Amino acid sequence: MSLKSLQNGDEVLRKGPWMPEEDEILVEYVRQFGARDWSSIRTKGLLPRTGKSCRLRWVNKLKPDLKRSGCKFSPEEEKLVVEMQAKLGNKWAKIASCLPGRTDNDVKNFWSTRQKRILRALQRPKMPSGSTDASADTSDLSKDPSLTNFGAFQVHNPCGAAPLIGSAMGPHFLFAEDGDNEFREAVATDIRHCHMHRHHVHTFNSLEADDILNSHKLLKPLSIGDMIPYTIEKDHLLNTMGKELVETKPTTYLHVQPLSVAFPCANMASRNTRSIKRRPRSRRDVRSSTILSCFEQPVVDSIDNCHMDGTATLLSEMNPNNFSYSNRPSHTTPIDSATSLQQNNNYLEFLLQSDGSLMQNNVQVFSPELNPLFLTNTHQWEKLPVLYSEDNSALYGGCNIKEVDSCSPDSVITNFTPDVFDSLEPLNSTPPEWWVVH
DNA sequence: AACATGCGCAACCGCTCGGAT
DNA sequence: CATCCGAGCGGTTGCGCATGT
Repeated sequence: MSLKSLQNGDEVLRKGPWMPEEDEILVEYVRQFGARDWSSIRTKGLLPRTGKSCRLRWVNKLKPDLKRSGCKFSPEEEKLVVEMQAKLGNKWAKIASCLPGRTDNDVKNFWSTRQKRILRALQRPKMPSGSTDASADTSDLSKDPSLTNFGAFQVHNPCGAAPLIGSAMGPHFLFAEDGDNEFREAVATDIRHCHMHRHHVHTFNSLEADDILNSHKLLKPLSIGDMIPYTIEKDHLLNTMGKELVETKPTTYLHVQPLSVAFPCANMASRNTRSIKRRPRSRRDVRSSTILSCFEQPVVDSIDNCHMDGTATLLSEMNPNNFSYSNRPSHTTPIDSATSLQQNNNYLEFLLQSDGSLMQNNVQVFSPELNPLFLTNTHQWEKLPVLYSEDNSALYGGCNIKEVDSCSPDSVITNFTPDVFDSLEPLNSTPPEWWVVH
């Protein structure tokens, strides 16, 4: 056992791993004097350790009721950590206070390990089978217990390690299934970094999603295309998002969209990309999802002026006569599909021009249907084909709704872990082109 | 079997905060 | 009010074990 020590005047302070005898002395000290005045342990000559070291040893290892070392975090604990981290940030002590038997160090180490595991999975990509590289490697993610709940995805990058989207600036997504409008999942990141005034497109983490959905369910089920007056959720948001954040954007609408994905994409013409794909787990997985975005009133107005954003393209193809706007502001009207391309462009421009913050953060939030290029019906987990052919036209218009549903664009992120974007490194200054494939 | 690499965890370090003086 | 000092927090490091080659 390595044991460091340092000379401090006449006394030698021990560092490094604790020996059982030291633990016994420390436990006896706490029994007699309580868990305080740690420095006096050294001044009394009981242990040649700093008070700081003694306190740490007690808090992290010797305190009663701690879960034994090596005791894995349960799925419930993991879920709680993920949710609280999304809300509080790295307030490990605060988070640990909600997890009996866990210390801040436990939570911190758990989170760090988890982040590294996800990052490794993203940065150690292999080419899909059917291409020139090996088959997809899901080992890292498949080890993640949370993925039994949330599924898996992977990023492929023929060019090597893949810088992805910004870490703390990652988007929040809300998803609702078409049928029951039940939110299934969120890609949760730190709400503090998703300030609407900067981003215009606002998304929410899973806890907030629940609140919003629960609130809205009181009125009616959600449908794609709904615009939910923000005031409906204001009280709920007040509770979940903090007073300051809510009060700075009083005239916001929640906009229910098909699932959007976030990706920097400077050059859509390039075919040399990485892609995100996921492993379908069941038929249920490939059902469409929806995403809630939140727009400030001016943004809503701009959308209204073009009557609809890019969402309309796909939706109007799906069922142009059955497009629900029931919760949109009364002055808005549905669009016809003939104008959808222009509206796509409007929406794209809106995204690109929304003060540039989206691109600043190397995160672009697109609806997949903004550009049919992103839609393909051929991508299966088991036999990933060439993601894009050299022939754009083969992909353009190559999907109808049925085909999309077989592996819908929505499904890409449906199974992301709640915090997956947290772990990703920001793009460097000259990112290679990449985008998300469904 | 030997070596390399990956991984998790315990402990340390530097900093901030707040109470005492 | 300023300073000191202990306690606590979050980030980082390094060790030892596990796994892969």
